[in-house]
Amino acid sequence: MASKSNYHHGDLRRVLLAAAEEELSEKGGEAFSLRRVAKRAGVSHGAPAHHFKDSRGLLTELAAVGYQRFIEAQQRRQQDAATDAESQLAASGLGYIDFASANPALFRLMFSSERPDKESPVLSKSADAAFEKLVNEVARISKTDPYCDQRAMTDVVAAWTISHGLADLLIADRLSRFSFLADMNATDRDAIFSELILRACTVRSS
Amino acid sequence: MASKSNYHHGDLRRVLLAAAEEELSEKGGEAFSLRRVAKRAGVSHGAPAHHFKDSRGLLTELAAVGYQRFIEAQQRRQQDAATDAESQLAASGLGYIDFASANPALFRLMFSSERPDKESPVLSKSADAAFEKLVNEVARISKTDPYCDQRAMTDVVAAWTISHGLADLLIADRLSRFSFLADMNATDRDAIFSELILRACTVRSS
DNA sequence: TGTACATCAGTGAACGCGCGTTCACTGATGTAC
DNA sequence: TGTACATCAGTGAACGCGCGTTCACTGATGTAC
Repeated sequence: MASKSNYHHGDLRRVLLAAAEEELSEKGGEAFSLRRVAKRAGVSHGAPAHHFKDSRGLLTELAAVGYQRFIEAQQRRQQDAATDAESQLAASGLGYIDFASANPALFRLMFSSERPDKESPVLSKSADAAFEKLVNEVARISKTDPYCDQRAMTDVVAAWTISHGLADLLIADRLSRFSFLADMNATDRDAIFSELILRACTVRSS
Repeated sequence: MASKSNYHHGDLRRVLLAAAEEELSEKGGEAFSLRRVAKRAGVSHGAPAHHFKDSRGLLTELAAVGYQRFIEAQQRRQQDAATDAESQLAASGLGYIDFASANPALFRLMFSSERPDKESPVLSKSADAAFEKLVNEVARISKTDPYCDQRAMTDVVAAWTISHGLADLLIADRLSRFSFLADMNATDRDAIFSELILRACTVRSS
């Protein structure tokens, strides 16, 4: 938007990422084309080459941005939650689910796709940050360093697994089978999901 | 193999499904082409049209076959397990994970892809059978009909979620972060996974 | 402030490729008598 | 058992399409003096 012309509008990199995300949402992750992204961004199909090496490069960057927004979604839930360690962990899980529901195709790109380059430093750093956040939340409950406490680290696996499983089944529309869940209001559903996340966690009672 | 000629070999439908599965395994679910499947099956690219309406039809059928093998993987684990209701549920979860590990691309086709036609009776029946199996296993523990017992049905959600989350994170190579798990032998790892699955289940203590 | 020049970031034509689908065809198989 | 014929299930050429990538180009912007 810096200028009306598409020449040097200064923002194309960001615009392409946004367009790629829209493409992903609309067409699903299985059909994705750089040419359509360029078209959506209002630019010729050769233009992206000036900003990304290839379509894999663009998707890798998009996945990395995704992890940042993923963390933000968790923080948003945590701000609204009680401050005790368990409520915070549960809120983080709800944020995990929020993010997946709101951005299913991006979530799939981040967790189930082989398209992004997982060796890329920018992507692996973003993903690591999300993981470390989870470890810290469990550590607040266990009052140990999970890296030195297998029981706590098992709870990290458990909490991650439950959040991830709920998120993935939800966006695959598998939970709509459960009419008692589907008919619930959001608050009650959140309460059930929080309970499931905390069930998985045993360190609190140690 | 009924005859050396490719004409009327009588088995092409099955051969195409097998070839499609191999393609999926090797190339991943994101790049899939009917022409390559035909080539792999040793047949001209026009031949599949005599057996499947289109590539979506083939993948739908493959997903349906997948659910049958998915159930078999669970039964295999259950045969080796103790016969009490809880051990059987845990074994079923381990079978879920076995299947995903052994057939990651097929698992993704079944649970995370939009390519198969979920309205298809053959697919939805197969998927329903897998679901009913899980409901029955929880019912054996709760000694209630989960369709009339929300607490039991919540445990169905929980057990499914944990099994699915573990399976999906495992094939996304996310669990290799956990060195204590990655360094374990299979038996110990199974014990941890079983514990996680049963943690999710509360009806047994009611 | 004005001018010359370098660099940046677009354009759009061109390339070769693999895709799904269609279709006239034909060889193999099955059936009627 | 033999023959005529129908049907089945392949073949392979042809179609139009969208893809990623390359490249000579050019207009816009930034810099030196």
